[in-house]
Amino acid sequence: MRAEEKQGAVVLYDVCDFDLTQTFTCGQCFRWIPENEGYIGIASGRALYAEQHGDKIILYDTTMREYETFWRGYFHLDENYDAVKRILSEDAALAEAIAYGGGIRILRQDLWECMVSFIISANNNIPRIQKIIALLCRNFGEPIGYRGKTYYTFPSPECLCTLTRDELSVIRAGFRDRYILDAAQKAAAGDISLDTLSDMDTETARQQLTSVCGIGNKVADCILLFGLGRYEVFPIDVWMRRIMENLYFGKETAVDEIMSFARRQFGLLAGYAQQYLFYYAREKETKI
DNA sequence: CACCAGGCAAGCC
DNA sequence: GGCTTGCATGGT
Repeated sequence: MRAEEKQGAVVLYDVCDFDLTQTFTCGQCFRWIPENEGYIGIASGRALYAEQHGDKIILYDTTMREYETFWRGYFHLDENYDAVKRILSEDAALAEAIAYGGGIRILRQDLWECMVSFIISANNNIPRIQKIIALLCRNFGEPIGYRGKTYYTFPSPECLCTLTRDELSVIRAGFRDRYILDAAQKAAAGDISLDTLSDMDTETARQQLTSVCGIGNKVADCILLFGLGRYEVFPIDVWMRRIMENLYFGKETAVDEIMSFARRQFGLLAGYAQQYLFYYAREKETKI
């Protein structure tokens, strides 16, 4: 793959192992909206319109400099997904999952946005998670004019920590509102340090994360994988439990047992395996 | 009308 | 410690 700046955009040529639709709809992120031929999203306060035409991806309204310093990392383009997929495809079930979603890339998302997003995900469904996050940004984020429309940044801990549950109720998050406030207050006060979490080993970071009300082991795993780049982590939710029971166990199986199996089977690549399987499980469900 | 949704905390024993 | 229950809200 090569990148080239062209007429106010950065164009990626000979793209492989990268499909925009799969990457944006596989459930890891909640804020990329279909627009014309592509998607518009806000990541870390930057707006981007992206289109894919076969093995060419166009990132509009950006520069080579911004690509190198931000979007390249965001889309995890420094990782060799061909190698990841080759190793994981030794597992027959995973090979089939990869045949469905081989264009998924695990986005390196903003840690704070990731924390709040997965707090909201608890006992919830994906369309409503998206709605709640959109309302959160619309009500409390900063507006960004882009391509003739208004978009919103993700509100900071400092902003959210001043809100009351009543004020936050406009986002219709239900019982999760107090969890969001707890996370914002702990982040703003420095009880959890967003800056130093990335320097901690995974278990220490997990311990920090689960000290927030509303972050249990599963939500923490999602934050570790999507917000902190811990690709060995294997989040298990109801979808993952079902697909793992189907593909590997043939019967109801405890989460602990699935977890130790996944660690054994997928090792340091468990996070990638999780995303391929999660997408596969949801694709099969919705297409039958 | 039940039941479910990328779980979790709190309350039991 | 492990196990059970209630939880806001919106969609089938």
